[in-house]
Amino acid sequence: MAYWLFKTEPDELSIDDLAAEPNRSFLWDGVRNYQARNFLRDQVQAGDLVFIYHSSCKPPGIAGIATISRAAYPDPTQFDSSHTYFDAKADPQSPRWFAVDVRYKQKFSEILTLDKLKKIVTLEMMPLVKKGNRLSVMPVSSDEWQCILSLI
DNA sequence: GCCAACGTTGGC
DNA sequence: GCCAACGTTGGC
Repeated sequence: MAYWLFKTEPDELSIDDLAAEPNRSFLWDGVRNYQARNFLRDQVQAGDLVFIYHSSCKPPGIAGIATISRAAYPDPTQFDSSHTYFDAKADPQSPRWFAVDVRYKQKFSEILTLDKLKKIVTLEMMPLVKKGNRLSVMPVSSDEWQCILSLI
């Protein structure tokens, strides 16, 4: 069982959206970065736990936890020409982009802000806290996971 | 809205 | 294969 952090814009999909339907599996689509794609496709497994990070909002930070309810499968939006995430170069025989399913687990009583996370020495190796980092799917070590839980 | 960081594209 | 131009991310 591994730990992850996924970024999402809460306007698109937030921890509250997940919490509103706690038994539903939500499609985690739209990952269009190869490094993030490789993590999703090759390493994320059903049962893994994920910090849900809200980005492009005020304040940015970790909002809660979800569980991976289905491992990687081809992201259907890449083949949908009416969709924002459509990719004309994606081939159904050899999909380029992958999605997973997630299910609600926990909402934090308050957002664990990026500002706060940046001040924690144990977390300084996380891509999340590094300037200019744009990785939207990243692994979290067991130490980092425990450290973040202790901050709630 | 600005802009730094950085990933992708495409001409050569 | 290089690299300039361009587009996107995401904090501020």
